Amino acid sequence: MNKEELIKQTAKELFFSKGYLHATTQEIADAAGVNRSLINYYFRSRDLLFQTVYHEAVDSLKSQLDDVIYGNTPFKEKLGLFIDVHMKELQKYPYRESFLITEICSKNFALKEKKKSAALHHFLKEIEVEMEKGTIKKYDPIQFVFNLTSLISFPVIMMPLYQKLLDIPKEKYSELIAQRKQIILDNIFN
Amino acid sequence: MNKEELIKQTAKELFFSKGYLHATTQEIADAAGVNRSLINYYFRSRDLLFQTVYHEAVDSLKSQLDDVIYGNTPFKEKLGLFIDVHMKELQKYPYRESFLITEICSKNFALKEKKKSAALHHFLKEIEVEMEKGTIKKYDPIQFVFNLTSLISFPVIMMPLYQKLLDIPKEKYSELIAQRKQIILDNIFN
DNA sequence: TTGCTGTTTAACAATTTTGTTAAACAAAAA
DNA sequence: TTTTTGTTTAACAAAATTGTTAAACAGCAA
Repeated sequence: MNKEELIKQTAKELFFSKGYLHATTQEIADAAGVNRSLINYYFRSRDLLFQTVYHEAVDSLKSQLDDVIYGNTPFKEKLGLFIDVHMKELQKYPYRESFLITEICSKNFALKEKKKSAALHHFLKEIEVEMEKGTIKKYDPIQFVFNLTSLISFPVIMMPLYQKLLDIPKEKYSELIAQRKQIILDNIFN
Repeated sequence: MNKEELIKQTAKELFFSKGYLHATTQEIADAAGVNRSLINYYFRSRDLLFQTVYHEAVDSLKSQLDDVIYGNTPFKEKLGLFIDVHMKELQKYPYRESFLITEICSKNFALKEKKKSAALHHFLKEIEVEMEKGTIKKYDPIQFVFNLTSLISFPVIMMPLYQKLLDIPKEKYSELIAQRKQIILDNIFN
C-alpha cells in the first residue's frame, strides 16, 4: 500500500477501531511506521488529514447500505441483511460514529453537504409500504430507522462503558452482541 | 458557586453538553471566566481534572436511576419513569456517555471499580419476573436493558450526525425525539 | 495593627505538538 | 551518464499547551 493510503488507514484504525480520538500526528505516524513529516507532505496539515478521514467516513456511512436497500429481496430478509452489514462494519469500526460526532461538535462545521441519500429515500418509502400492510407499527418512518439503528449500534458503541457499568466480562459481552440480530428482528416484527 | 465547583461544572458543560472533547485548560478557564492557574491550584493537573469529571460522571450514571428502580410502582409505569429520567438527563448532557467512552479508550484504563450496582441487580430481577409473566419477550434480561437504553439514548447522542445524514431540520428532529417515549413503550410492550 | 490562611494572578519555564525547510534518496526518463 | 520527478528524512523553527513560582490580594484572628 502507498504511504498516503497507509497513513489514512492507520488514522482510521486509531480513530474508528481503537476509539483513540486524541491521537497526535506523531502517534499516527508511529502506528503507521512512517516519518511524521510524510503526514504534512501528503495532507499539508493535521487538520486536513482529519477532514479527509471525516469525509470518507461520512461517504462510506452513506453508501454502506445502498446495495442492501436497492436489492429486491422481501422486506424481512432485507432487514436481516441490513443488520448483517451494519454489524460487520461495527465489528471493524465500532467508534466511527463517535468520531464523527466529536468532529462535528469540535469544529463548528460549516458543512456544505446537502445531498440527501437516494437510498435512504427509497428505504423510507419501503418502510411506509410495510406500515400500510401492517407488518410493522405505524408512525413516522424515520422513527423506524431510529429504532433499527439504535438497537444495532448502541450496545456495540457503548461496550467499554457498559462492560464496567453492568459488570459483564468480555466474552459474555461478545456473546450477547452475537445474539442481537435475532433479538432485533423479533423486536421489530413484534 | 465556589471556583473549584465552577471549573468542574464548566468542564462538564463543555464535554457533556457541547461535546467539545478536545477542550484545553485555557478554553475551560475562559468558559468559566477564571484564571487558568486556578485549574492547577484546585486540581493539580489537567489530567486530574479529567479524572475527577470522569468519576463523577460514572457515579451519576450509576445512581441516576436508583430512585426509579427501587420505587414500588408497577413495571409499566416504572419504565415510563425510567425513560423520563433518562431523557431529561440526555437533554442536559447528551454527550456524557460519549465522553466516557473516549476517556476509557484513550487512557488504557486500569480502573478498579468493581462494585456492581445493586439497583441494576434489582432491576434485572424485576425484568425476569415480567418475562415469566409474559409481559415482555423472554431472553437474557441484559438484552432488555440493551434494547431499552439503546432506544432512549442513541437518537439523541447521534443527533448532529443523523441530522446531516437523514437531512432533518433541527425542529423536526426535536419533535421526533419528543415522540420517542411513547414509541419506545409501544415497542417494548409489543 | 500584625500575622495567618486560603485564593487569585501574572510571569516565567518546560514540554509537547505542529509545521517548514533543505538535503538525501531512489527510480525512471532523457 | 545526467536529469528529472516524486518520496523520505532529519533538523530546525514556531506555536500551542501545560505546569510552576512568587507575589498580590482579601478576609479573619490574634
